[in-house]
Amino acid sequence: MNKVNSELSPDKLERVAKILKTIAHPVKLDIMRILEQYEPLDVSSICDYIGAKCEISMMSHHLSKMKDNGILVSEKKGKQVFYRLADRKILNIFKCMSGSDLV
Amino acid sequence: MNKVNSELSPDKLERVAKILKTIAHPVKLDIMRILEQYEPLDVSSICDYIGAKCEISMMSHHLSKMKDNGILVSEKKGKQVFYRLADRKILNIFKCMSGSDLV
DNA sequence: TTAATATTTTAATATTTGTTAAAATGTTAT
DNA sequence: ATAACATTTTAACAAATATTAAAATATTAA
Repeated sequence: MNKVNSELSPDKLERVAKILKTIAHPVKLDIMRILEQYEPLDVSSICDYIGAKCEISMMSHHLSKMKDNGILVSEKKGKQVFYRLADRKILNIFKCMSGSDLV
Repeated sequence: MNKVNSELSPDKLERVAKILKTIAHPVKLDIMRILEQYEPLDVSSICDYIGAKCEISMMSHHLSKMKDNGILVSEKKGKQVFYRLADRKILNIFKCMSGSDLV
């Protein structure tokens, strides 16, 4: 009587919550939409796209958190590290959110 | 050259981030899936559905945060307060997340 | 090998969020 | 008016996250 939907077991809820928590930040969302268009990109380029309010160290923090939580993957090439989306299906969240009246 | 997608202006990103931040919590996601099925529900009933780990005061905190951020609306009837989803389209987020390989 | 570049790591601090318990408010019934 | 019930508010604290700056690492070039 409590099992409403098999897609939503307690640990699936935990995982969804963790992913949402990871991306629920304007800069992190912006990183995603930039990678959507231009991936793969190195850290400095992402910073350039983000513009003004970007410190490279802060960007590195954002990227590594997103990587740790499986949103991004990275590959080192020479002295640069290129990031891309681990699974572009996550981008559906933008259409999903824009579709709701709340945004 | 920075305007990638008109759906994603800086303040839209802010709003999306705020909504995601509001629901990025396992209990809050659970509240949503319970309301999806049984709305409108009063606070105690939501607590009952959530089960074990539910303090009514904690639940009230969750609900009022979700209400403040536009996810829920409420209506008082007698001594109870009934909550429901402000916009059921937000529920798409579950399909959206289940669809990604990350969950 | 030294310098320059790109990125990460660490550490310190500020801010936000989550949680708990107790007190307060508002409503209905006696 | 008092008691019982449902919910909210407040306050206090713990835990998590965000931000900044400086130091450390790794790679390439001179």
